[in-house]
Amino acid sequence: MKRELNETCYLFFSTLSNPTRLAILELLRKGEKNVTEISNTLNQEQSMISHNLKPLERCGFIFSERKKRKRYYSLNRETVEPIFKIFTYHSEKYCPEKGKCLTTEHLRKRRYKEATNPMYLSHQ
Amino acid sequence: MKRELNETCYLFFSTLSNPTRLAILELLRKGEKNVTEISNTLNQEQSMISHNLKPLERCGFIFSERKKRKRYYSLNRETVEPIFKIFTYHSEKYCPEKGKCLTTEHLRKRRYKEATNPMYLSHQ
DNA sequence: CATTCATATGAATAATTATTCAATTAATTA
DNA sequence: TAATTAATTGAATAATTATTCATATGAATG
Repeated sequence: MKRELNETCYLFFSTLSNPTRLAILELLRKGEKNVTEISNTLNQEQSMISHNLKPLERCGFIFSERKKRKRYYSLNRETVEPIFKIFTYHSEKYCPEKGKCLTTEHLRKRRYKEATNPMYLSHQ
Repeated sequence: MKRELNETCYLFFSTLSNPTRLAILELLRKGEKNVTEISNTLNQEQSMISHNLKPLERCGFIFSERKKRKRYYSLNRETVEPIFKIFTYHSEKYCPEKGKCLTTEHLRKRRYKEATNPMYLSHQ
């Protein structure tokens, strides 16, 4: 019946649970960027960036606007900033050892390490 | 170098991006529960509940305390409530059609529909 | 209107994550 | 301390999600 609310919630968090998409959000904090710029900055294939921009926009975390040939994406600061603010608060208080809560092996084999950039905690 | 921060962020959101875990958090808003109670209420195998409680606790979203034979889990309200508050605000403003932002087919084939309970938006 | 630049799409494959089932551990109590 | 209850663990399998590559679309310009 009200099942959609569930799905919205799941969609919200699953959209954020991807290192490429997190890196995109982080990058867009600096200002709007087009797909090629994002692709170059994050050193990821353009099609992969496009694939990841889609769920971010669908969930309202980013907006887009075409300017001539290029499409510029910008951050929905109103909600994205508070989300990361809470994350920062939570992780500082409850994950004092940061990444240490995962086993080292687990981390080592994950490829997202290369895909992302290390500045989420600068959110404020 | 500061890579752990990334991983903490990814871990934070990926832990929340699971319908069973979201249902557990929702349930624990009503008060602490042991594993069997959670398992019975959500109608999921006990071992599956255990598997899902682990990442929630590791991330500091829930706490646990053993009482005789049973282990009781409780919500970290301090951070979980604000997280859902922002989600609620965001989804009401930016996802006005709720689940509609996913294609119907996409939703239909997902099994998490059955696994969850539909009350996330009652968070306040 | 053909070409170029910019982005998006689709489908196959790769990678990750979830679920299940069997077995184990842990704590109590008879 | 054997039996019972409660929860966890591990490993196999199932399901989901990400990535890649090839191709298509769309907008601008020569």
